[in-house]
Amino acid sequence: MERLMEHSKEQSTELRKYGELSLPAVSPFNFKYTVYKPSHFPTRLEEFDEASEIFYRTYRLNKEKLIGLEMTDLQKSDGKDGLKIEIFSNKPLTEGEVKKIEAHVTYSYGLKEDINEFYLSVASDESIREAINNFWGMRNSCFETLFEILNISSMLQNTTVKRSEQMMQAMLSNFGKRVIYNGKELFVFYTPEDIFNSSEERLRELKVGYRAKFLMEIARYFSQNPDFEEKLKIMSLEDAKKNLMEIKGVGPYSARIALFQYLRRPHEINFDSWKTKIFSKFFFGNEDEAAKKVEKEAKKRWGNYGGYADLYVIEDLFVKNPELQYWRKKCRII
DNA sequence: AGCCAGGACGGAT
DNA sequence: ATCCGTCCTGGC
Repeated sequence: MERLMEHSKEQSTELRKYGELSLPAVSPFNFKYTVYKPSHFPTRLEEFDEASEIFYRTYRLNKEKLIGLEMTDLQKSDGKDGLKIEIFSNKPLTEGEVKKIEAHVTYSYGLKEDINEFYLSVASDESIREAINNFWGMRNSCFETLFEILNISSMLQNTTVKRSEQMMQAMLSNFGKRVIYNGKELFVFYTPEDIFNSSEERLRELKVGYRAKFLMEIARYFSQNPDFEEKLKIMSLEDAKKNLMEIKGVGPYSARIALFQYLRRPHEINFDSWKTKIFSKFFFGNEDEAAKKVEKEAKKRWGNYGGYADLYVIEDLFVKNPELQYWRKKCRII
């Protein structure tokens, strides 16, 4: 406990502005709901300011360089679909590093993806027409790296969202880097080495439970296979899933989060316990249908775009029913 | 106080 | 292929 307090008082690193980017997106593009997902549990990695519609997000460029981004809608400044980005950093950036940030943002937010393919493929389904209208142009988004999203999935396993939030906060304040830019104080994600050079016992002190072992395994794996991320991106779906599940602590649930969120495979639906309830109600009018039946219905309706349909329905529900956030905090799993 | 839910694993079937 | 006990924590 004392150690935890000690760390929380560690000084923030101040980031300074080192550049700007204007990144166009394929139309239609919804800035707000691409960068900000109402259904995601909040972390100190990012912050969306509703009033100004400014999105703040940190990024771990490498072991030394800590990045803070400030994103706004390119429509506001240039009248075009896309993102305007101000880049803050703790150290000067090379041209190549700026390119790397650009590539990361472009990939993470699917700026070059054509969302119309999804709209066309589910055009005959009335049940999600309204969600599509409300979130017109929204992309799937995963700003996390593969290592980071597998850490988050591990913390979502076998517990309530409230506990996942606590675990994430404990991990970030102990292993992450605290930064401040434009008056925003956020954390930058820890690296595999930060965890690998620590110990399972130390992780257990942070109340991540039996996951301590898995988090160590994941950190070890990424520390020893730094090119895993790039290799995975070019694999077939089956190979990617198989390779992901070879990491101890990564099972079908975490693998599917990685496949849909990180690898952006649009058909990968991912129903955990609370989503199964929601979609049971959505399809059949009651919460209690069997998980297999619910998943089968989703596949039948949405085929290759199950993951995207899931995303639109869920975000629409969370905006219409903010109390869902509270219900889910009590409910088991994400 | 004791039991239960929630993924993943490993071993048994 | 499917089933079961175990891991850990907080909520009931």
